[in-house]
Amino acid sequence: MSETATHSRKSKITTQNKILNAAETLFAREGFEQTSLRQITQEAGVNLASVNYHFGSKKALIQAVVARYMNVFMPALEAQLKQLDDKPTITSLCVFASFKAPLLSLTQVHKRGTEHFLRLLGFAYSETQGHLRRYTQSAFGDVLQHLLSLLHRANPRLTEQDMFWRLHFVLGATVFAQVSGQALIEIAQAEFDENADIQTVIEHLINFIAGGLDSGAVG
Amino acid sequence: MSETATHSRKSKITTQNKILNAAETLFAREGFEQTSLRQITQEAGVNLASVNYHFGSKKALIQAVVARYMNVFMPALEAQLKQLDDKPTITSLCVFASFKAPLLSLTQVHKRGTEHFLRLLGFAYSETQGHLRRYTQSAFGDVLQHLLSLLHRANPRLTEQDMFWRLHFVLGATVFAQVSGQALIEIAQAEFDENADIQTVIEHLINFIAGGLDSGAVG
DNA sequence: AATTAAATTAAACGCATGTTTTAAATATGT
DNA sequence: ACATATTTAAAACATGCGTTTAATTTAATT
Repeated sequence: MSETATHSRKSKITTQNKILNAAETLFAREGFEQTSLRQITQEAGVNLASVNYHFGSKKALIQAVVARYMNVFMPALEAQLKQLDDKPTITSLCVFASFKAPLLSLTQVHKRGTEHFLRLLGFAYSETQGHLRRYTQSAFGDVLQHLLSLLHRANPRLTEQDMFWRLHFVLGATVFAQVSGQALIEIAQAEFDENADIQTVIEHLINFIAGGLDSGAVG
Repeated sequence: MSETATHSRKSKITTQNKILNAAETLFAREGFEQTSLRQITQEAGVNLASVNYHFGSKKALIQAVVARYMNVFMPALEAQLKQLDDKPTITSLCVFASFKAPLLSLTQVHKRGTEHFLRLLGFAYSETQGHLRRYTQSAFGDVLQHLLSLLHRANPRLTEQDMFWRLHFVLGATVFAQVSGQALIEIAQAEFDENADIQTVIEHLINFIAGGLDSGAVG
């Protein structure tokens, strides 16, 4: 009988993983600062002190939770972006569309991985988790640079200034959509679209940001 | 000699106003939850207990700070929107452009009123200050309804669903732009635009969100 | 001027947080 | 099997928070 009979091959149910899983769920639901170590350890069924024993600090735990997703998402995104390099012409829409597959692949980390990752990202920006920004930049800066250059190829008429501002607006809309996303999905379900889910949000968001990015320059 | 010789007519330097001013500056810089009453009272040069004495609670203080701006901004916006009612055709861009004057008029509240107001708004949404959302909806819901109907006039081809999602993305981009705004302005100044300021952000933002709102519908 | 009300002050309260400590239990390696 | 790390456990620690209390000072009223 293989070892996978009782539990999946990777991610044994060690104390560390119990903490990571509980922390991820709570962080994604409530945010980093709003979630206490006591909530996490209670949810995980482990002792309070074990967080500091295994991870050193709450900040390091946050980083470990985010890293688990980044390590899956970023290589997947890079693979998608590479396919665009050879295309003769590209649009903003198809650049952003290359986020879809990597985002949906995150279900391999967690059943609700896509939603969790985006919300974690949202909280990382809306709360001031500067250490996360630094970590992402240093670990995956090359992928982000690749993304930037593709967007510039897609919109060569935009000035450097326009591109700078719009990229950050894109980030803002994305982040906000996810932090407020669940609430919006529930409203949408009740009001006009009972099938609304996280993918619905992604579809609408990609159209919105592509349109915003391609909008006329500031006159 | 008039009473305005030594100090302006309204807003005498009472303890309450000292608290309001200090709180506004700190809230706008750090956010609501990140700012403690001890910081505020120290900055204002008043006793810690005077916040609870004059305002009742921190939550009530937050509301008072935001209300001081809402009471200026919302009527100014309503006046702008009214002018669009008679126009035969309107665009998303001109709807959003009607935010400019009301936003810039906020300098009458504080020298950096525009920036403060937008950042306060940003924190109100990115932190979970539900009571602020409720207050705004109940006090100025009619203005927001007016805005919504104008946007629908500008984009009748958009479905109710498209409009729902995009309006929230607009809000997200706006909020984020302001919360991260000062950092972005400083980067822009150093990198490529030494004259970048809050108005630069607003100009770019309005173009972006108008473009995003007018983008092709989800197919 | 005396009395009453309002405002300010300093101190403490109750609570929740992240972290550290000390000791017991468990697993590991020889 | 024993000795040695490694891991868990309960409790306390230090800090910061919003709020409250009780006493004092200032202002207003009669």
